[in-house]
Amino acid sequence: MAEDDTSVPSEYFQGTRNSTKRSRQPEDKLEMQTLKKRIEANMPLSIPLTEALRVGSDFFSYDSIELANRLLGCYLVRKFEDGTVVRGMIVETEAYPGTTDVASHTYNGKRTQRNEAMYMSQGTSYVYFTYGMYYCFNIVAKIPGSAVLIRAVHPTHGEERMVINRASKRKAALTRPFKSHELCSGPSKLCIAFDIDKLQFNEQNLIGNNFLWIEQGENIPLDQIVTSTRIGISGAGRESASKLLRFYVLSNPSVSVRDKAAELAKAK
DNA sequence: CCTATGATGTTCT
DNA sequence: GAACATCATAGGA
Repeated sequence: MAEDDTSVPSEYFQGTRNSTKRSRQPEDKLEMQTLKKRIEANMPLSIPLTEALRVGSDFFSYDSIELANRLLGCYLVRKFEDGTVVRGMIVETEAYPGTTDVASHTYNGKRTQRNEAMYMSQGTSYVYFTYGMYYCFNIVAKIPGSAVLIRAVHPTHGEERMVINRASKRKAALTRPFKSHELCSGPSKLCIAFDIDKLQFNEQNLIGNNFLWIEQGENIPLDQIVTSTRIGISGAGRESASKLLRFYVLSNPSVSVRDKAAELAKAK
């Protein structure tokens, strides 16, 4: 076992984002940099280290809006059956507060076979099928019926595998190869790259999951988070569509849809 | 970079 | 039968 591994207490990173403030302590940051280097250097992460980085149940114990913000900068990690690991930083999310929101699948407390996951415990994965061929991946928040849609991830590890997964569904992949920022720049694109589907992951809790989980990540400063309207919900009506419930990391190339006006207003 | 259009089939009413 | 928390492609700037 490497010396680094034993020097990192497994509980050290648990709940660092769960304090009332978003900012980390300086010594916390230092350890994170060490871990980040290991990840970037493509070094195999030992099991204890991976466990140390994983978020626990408390991480998801917030309403969908706060959770959507807190997830930015965190890592989505997927381990395949063959042991390959892919990892990416979450850079775009949407909040679906639930029963009071027309755009939410649980509006008015609606309960169907499809949306059952949204009433399960915080940290549960809600994967649904849409437009005849795509999946969307959500994480259930604290309040029953609320969830966060993961809209974009920026690849940091295992890009080769992501390309293979994405190419299986794109005919022109050979003539027009993927750029890094095209691999996971949309809710269904990331599901294809990470091989997240309903059969494997709907209603599965991400806490303690061996194949899909969230790890602590970068602390995104508030002035780097753009707040905008959600995508693809015009059918829900103006009132719901105008709500500012989409959040993304300013200037990240993997963001699916940029809101120039919101970015300009923020720059002032 | 941008906009327009067709694909596709589960899920719900 | 209608709706759909989308994407790949073609073509223009």
